[in-house]
Amino acid sequence: MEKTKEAKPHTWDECTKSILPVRDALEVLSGKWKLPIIISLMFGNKRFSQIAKEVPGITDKMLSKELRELESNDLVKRTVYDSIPVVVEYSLTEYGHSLEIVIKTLRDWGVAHRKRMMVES
Amino acid sequence: MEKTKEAKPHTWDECTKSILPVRDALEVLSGKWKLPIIISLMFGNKRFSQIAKEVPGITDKMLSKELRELESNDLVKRTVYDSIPVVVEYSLTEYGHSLEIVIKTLRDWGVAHRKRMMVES
DNA sequence: TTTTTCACTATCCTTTTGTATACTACTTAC
DNA sequence: GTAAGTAGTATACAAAAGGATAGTGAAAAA
Repeated sequence: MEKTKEAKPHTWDECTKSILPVRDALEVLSGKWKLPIIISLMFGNKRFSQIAKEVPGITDKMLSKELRELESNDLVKRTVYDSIPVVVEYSLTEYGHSLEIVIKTLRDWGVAHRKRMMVES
Repeated sequence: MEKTKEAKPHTWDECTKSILPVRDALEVLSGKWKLPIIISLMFGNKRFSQIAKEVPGITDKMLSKELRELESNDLVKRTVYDSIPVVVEYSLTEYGHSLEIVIKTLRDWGVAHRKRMMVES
């Protein structure tokens, strides 16, 4: 009964079935800093200034903003210890750790990509 | 001979060994549109307006810009057929196809993520 | 003859992202 | 007393990304 003019089989629906979940993932992980921060936390719980040292180039403002977003998406946990100078520790949640395979895949591709760039130059 | 004050073992070098390749990958793939465009081309070679239809929400301007960038990174190939109305076909290069596993991993995570969001709401 | 298709480009605008610099308030070390 | 480390926030600004709308020129369809 529909009047949509489709004469030939289209890849449209299979295509959006891939695009939509990828967009969901990108919404949470997009930007220059979120994955590097998560990687840094994969090597252990860290304090604010430690992360700042391990993620090259990030400013305090960006780190603060990105950590807040990651926390609100339940990827990172923020724990405050009211010790003599207050200490704040960031850690990956279990859900955050589920990104390990995504990061490994991306890192492997990045390594191959860099190798390729070197050969070209 | 170096005066850098490092008393305890640091995760710094292992950490940057992961961060740098991931940044290399992000540089090529970052933004809202590049991966969706690549996904669309994984389902077959397409013309400009076909891609525009399959990637929901993209404008001509963005599509044009992103295709140029993907082409300059050797992920996408642009072929002009000088037929009666000129036809331009876009296809993935072999290198572009090497992103299949990255996209699959990201899509799987995105599917799980969406499922998780639904439960929460 | 007007509209549509094709593959874009041009212009203007808003939003997001990122940078730089300074500042808070407390404590320990020199 | 001064500096450095703790975890950030405030302000101002620049740059990049993205969105909305319109236009191009040729040909084919209505």
